[in-house]
Amino acid sequence: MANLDVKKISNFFKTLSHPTRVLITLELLQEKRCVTDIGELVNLPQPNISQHLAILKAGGIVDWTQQGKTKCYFLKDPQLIENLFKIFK
Amino acid sequence: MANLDVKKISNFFKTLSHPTRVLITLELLQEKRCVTDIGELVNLPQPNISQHLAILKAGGIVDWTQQGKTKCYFLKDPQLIENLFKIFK
DNA sequence: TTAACATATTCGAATATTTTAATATCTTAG
DNA sequence: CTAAGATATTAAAATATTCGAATATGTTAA
Repeated sequence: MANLDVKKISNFFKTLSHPTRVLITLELLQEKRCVTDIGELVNLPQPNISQHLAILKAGGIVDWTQQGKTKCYFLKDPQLIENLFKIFK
Repeated sequence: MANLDVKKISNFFKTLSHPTRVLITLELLQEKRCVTDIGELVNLPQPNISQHLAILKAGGIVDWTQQGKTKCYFLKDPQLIENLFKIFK
């Protein structure tokens, strides 16, 4: 454990330090979703959701693909996220 | 995963969203340590370390015992922390 | 090309976190 | 009890985050 990158890890945690972002991440564990769908699940104004998605993207937790006129977000490493949240069960 | 407490989890992550607190947490994974020792390992002013320790305590990650005139901090759930950081290896 | 739908960006105000400096409290040896 | 070592608290300044409002950009169907 001594050789872990402390800054990288704390940034990872910071990315997930907001309830909305945890909620979105948990949703994406179920399946890939577009912004509108995420908006309905999370029930917040669209720009706010885009802001949180941008933070999750910058934190390396999600990525997206364009599908028609919608953007679909997905977890970059679902296994890691799965393992992460398993800890809290 | 659907029934996880999103607020509790995001608070947990927020507690670990600072490099100093991650570093302290990793140190405590090795062994229980008093504030002065932590100060030497982390190399920051003592009041700052006490502040971070207070945040870790409030976040439920550490606790302490009084040992003579020193306070010794330890992880409340070392197994959980161990599992958590194992994810990043 | 334009309209309409989908998503992103920008900015400012409000709020929260971090850091530093100063000081306070706690604990025990003497 | 007092002094000294160990740790905590407080306040203030600096910085970062969050949210809402307004607006901009991207995409496709027609």
